Amino acid sequence: MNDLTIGALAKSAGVGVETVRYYQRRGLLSPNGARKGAFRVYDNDELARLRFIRRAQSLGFSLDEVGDLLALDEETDRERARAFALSKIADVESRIRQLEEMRSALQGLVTCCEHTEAPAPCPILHALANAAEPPPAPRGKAGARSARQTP
Amino acid sequence: MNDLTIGALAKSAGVGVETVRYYQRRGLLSPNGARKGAFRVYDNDELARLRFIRRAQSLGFSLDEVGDLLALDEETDRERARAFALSKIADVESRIRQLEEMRSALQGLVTCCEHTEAPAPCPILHALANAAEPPPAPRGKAGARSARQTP
DNA sequence: GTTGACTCCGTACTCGGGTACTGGGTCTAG
DNA sequence: CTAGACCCAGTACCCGAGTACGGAGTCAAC
Repeated sequence: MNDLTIGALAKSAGVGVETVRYYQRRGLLSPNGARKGAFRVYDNDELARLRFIRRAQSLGFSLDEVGDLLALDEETDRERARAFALSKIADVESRIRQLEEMRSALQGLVTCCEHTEAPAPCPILHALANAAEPPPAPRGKAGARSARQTP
Repeated sequence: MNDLTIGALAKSAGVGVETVRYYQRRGLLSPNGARKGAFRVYDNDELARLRFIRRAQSLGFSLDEVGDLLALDEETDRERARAFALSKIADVESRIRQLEEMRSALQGLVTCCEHTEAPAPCPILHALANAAEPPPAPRGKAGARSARQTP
């Protein structure tokens, strides 16, 4: 009855086999379960759990947080789940604010560039080289590598 | 005249000594320069360069990109610098959009939670467990570890 | 009865931006 | 002259979320 091998499970959830194993190592999915012969088989509950993980992740939860989320009880932990979501919203909002600051600083440089006559030295590089303020700590870990598309 | 040891340089720019060395390894700062006895000394130009790096970083450029930026010539590369800034703006904006999507999804869950009567199972966990759509690939690498504050 | 696709398990590597540690050498103030 | 603070060079390690690889076992189809 709807037994999936790890490969079929992974495919149904749109992830790679290695990812499933990785989640098992992280304790998000159980590595021990039903076996058919030598191979582990997975049921629909495990598929649902795997999908849960991916959905929560796409909402900005880290895998550690997903673990906490999975430990909550749908019946008795409403408060906690809501608090969790609210704090994640605050989190996301503060990241948005940081990015907006970056954007407007960059915008300012570009605008300034557009209002300078041709044979002058580049105002952008110039501004970067001699900014007025003491250099702020870097903020937006620029690498936000776009999500994996099950490559 | 105004010779700084690596420690003084680092302090003036608000970074750690190890960070300066790291930038040297990455080729953003030159590891060979004037020496006073056994110790390398740095001048104001190198301090300016180091500050440039941090400023560019705070605008969302990666260290690789900072390297490209440093290779531009203030006199002759205005076009390139502007194009660089514009593409970085596009980049930042797309990250903002992703985060806004996350926020509204989370917002939706919380709102739904507020409109549900007390003894029902948690609608947030429930939604996570049985969402309508196939799970999208994760987007916003949730870890946005808050920027280093020269610890 | 063999081919080819899949699974198991373990370890190691990736990326970006650093931090930490080790075992020296050197410089400077008291 | 010695203590303590600083520097040098190299290597190893951290985080988060996977990806890659290798050798061996297994399963289904032809």
